[in-house]
Amino acid sequence: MIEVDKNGEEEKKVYRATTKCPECDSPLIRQDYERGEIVCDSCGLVIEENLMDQGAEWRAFDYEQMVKRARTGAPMTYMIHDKGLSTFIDWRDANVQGKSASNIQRLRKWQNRVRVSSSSERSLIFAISEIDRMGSALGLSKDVREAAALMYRKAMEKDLIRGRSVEGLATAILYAVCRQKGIPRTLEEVGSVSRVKQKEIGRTYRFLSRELDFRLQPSSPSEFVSRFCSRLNLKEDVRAKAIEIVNQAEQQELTVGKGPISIAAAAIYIAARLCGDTRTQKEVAAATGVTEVTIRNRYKDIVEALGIELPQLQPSSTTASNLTSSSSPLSSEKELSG
DNA sequence: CGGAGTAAAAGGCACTT
DNA sequence: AAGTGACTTTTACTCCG
Repeated sequence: MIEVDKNGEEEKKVYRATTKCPECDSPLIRQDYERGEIVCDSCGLVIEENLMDQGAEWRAFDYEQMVKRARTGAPMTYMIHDKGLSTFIDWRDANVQGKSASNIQRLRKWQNRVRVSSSSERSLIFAISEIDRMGSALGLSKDVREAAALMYRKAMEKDLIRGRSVEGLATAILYAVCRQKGIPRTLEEVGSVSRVKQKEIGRTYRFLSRELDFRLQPSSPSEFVSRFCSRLNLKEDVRAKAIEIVNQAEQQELTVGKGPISIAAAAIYIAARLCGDTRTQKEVAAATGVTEVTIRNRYKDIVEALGIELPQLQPSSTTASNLTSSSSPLSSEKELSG
């Protein structure tokens, strides 16, 4: 939207407040100030990027200049096995001048042979379709799937595919890309849409990270919080509180060596109780894929170290229809800061 | 039922023969 | 490449209100 100010001299862009992700319709929109992006926590779609500069750096004053200066053509995609860039040779046996040329037939033959016939190319087609299938089953945005397809190409160039299952590679790559993009999926989730067992996904992932040398530090628990919260039908305040708890736990180094998912689960459990919207350990365990015992252990650590005082549990657990917040939501703020 | 807690088994990771 | 060791998580269980 363009808004013209009183003098009519300056134009400024006004960003409409996006409330839902255009791709997956999830309300988990987050502004990532460090990266200058607005991203969807659920599918990882980058809704707005480079918030300052949207347009091209050049200007054109007439049509001729525009054609000259535009550098883009048809969009390139990694999802088509030849990136959509392959050359097709026309069926007529004629060159540009219209004269018949005998070598064109030979050219066309080779072209078609090279384009799809090598076995690696065929496995790439399969891998990309698998990445696409699993990616959409996990609700991942297109750019995540694109990045996965790109990484598969890189793996192919380094000859890492030979002798390994295409399916396993594709799954591990998808898992890796999710982590890279800061929207990690658990091994359990990825495994559930793949025909490969979790164990092999993990093993292949480690192999890839060694060979392709992407330095990924372990994902932060906060990257899981949003998805788990929505799974538990928890509201925004709980999500914010849980992330706050995670951040403080990280500062106090309570998270090193622990599984990030465990920390996220514990933080959510604590946050839900603090906000008066309690979930049982069983529910949290089911939503996060960790055990109740683990939630207990982690959450006890956190509560102790951060000096959080949890409100007592109400025995009226059966369909607590009264959502009257037991204590003011702000009171927990002080407890956390100490 | 929901939570607290425990011991032992299992699993993953960084190391070493 | 199997072994080791410190570690977290899971399994299975008991106890409490």
